[in-house]
Amino acid sequence: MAGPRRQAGRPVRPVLSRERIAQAALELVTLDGADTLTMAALARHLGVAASALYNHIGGKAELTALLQDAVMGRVDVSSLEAFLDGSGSLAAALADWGRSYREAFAAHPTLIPLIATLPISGAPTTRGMYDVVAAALCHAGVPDARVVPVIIAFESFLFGSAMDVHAPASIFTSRPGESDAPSFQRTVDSFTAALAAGDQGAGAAGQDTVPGAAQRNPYADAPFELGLDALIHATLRLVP
Amino acid sequence: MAGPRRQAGRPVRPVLSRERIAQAALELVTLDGADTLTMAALARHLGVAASALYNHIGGKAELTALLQDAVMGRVDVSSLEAFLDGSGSLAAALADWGRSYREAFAAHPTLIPLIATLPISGAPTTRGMYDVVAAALCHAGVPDARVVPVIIAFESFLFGSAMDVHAPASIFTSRPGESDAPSFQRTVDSFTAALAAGDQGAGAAGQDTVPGAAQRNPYADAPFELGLDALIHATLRLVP
DNA sequence: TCCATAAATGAATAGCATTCTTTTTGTGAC
DNA sequence: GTCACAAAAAGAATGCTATTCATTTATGGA
Repeated sequence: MAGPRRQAGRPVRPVLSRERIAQAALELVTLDGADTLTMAALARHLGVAASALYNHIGGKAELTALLQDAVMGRVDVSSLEAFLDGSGSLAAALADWGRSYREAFAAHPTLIPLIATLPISGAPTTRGMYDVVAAALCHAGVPDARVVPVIIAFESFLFGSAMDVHAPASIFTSRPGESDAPSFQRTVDSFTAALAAGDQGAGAAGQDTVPGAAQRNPYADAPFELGLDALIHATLRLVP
Repeated sequence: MAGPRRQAGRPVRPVLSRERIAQAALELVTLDGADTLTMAALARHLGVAASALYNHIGGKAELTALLQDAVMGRVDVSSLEAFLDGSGSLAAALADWGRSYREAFAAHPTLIPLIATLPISGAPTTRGMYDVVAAALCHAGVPDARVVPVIIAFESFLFGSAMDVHAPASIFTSRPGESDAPSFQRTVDSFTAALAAGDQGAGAAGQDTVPGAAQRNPYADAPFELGLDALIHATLRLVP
């Protein structure tokens, strides 16, 4: 991607922009994982000096906010908007939103640890999404002071479920030496085996695949639906 | 805390140990937050050179594993163990465990971002806790392959709920300039106001108020109970 | 045309985890 | 008892990180 060198000074045609930076960062994260997302690596991937990035973004916090917005922008809130316009139920709208939310983050699993504990500030698309959810909950009659806790509970469950879509073995890795926790290890193995049996084509002798190419876990869907349904019912019970 | 200087060489009485390091790290995190937990700061707090820490722990990953274990060790699993021995119901045991889990992490809110996405490997107490949960779920009849997803779903919700106990304003901080997302901002304000109004009466300082920790949020309890109940019911529905 | 400004480079800085070397001390074998 | 070795500290050094600064070049408006 990088031309061999560029001389100092403003180029004829701008090389960078916030959009190009966000896109390159998303590519880098999808390929190599979130821990290799460094300013130097990002600049290298863009064929640019690291200091040039600071002409467009304030720092790494703003970069992660860009990523947050890029992923959140793919969350579908149309059902919630439709509910605000008077058609459909809150339960169905929340279900659609939750599934879309999970899918958006399941597409970038390595990004979840980066985003899961991020503040909302400075991410306009994210704020917009939360605004729709908050408006829908208010419109349904959830008391104002309970709206934020409901959103946090949903978000926590959705993040966890998105992580569950890929690579459970990498979360519960155990070195062969430590063979305490037999029940837990057995269920992890059973879960992993079911996962391996589920996807026929890719034999995958390697235990853990690359983050970007991680296979999807079919056994994660049913528990997700149950948990989502459970949270929706709990939300409906908050309406006086 | 630090003596002025110490000469090089093995001291007469050992200064460090894994326990002392873990305790000092927990203190540091409780006082100043998790982002200031650096090897240099920890060594300074212990009155020691940073390199001396590496005689006892392998690195920072092992340090966070120590913290993880220290917090997880305060989670009460006695109800789950009782259920394994034949007394009590799974629902009640899960409820007790969930409340204890939330309380343990609510006591160290800044630790949640550090631990929430940590692998289990190398944290024996944590593995032990998960083993009890897994055994209880198996004993209740949850299919093996579903046990890990259930645990992840619970854990996600519990982490989110623990964060909800403290400082909602810090998560949803908005600078005065950005006044989009009116509904969301209104509910955040309402939530914050309810929180502020709620703890007027509780003048009992010194009970469990940690110096650096924010005040407890009374409005977080009811939504937590609802979500916990919802997940428990969803788990019970997994039993064939 | 001229000038402030935008947009790049490259060098420099400070903080971070980590490793290596050195110094001192305790301990177990003979 | 003493002698070799391990344990536990300091301190210097390394490489990576984000970030800043000075410099250079080009653009676009007055």
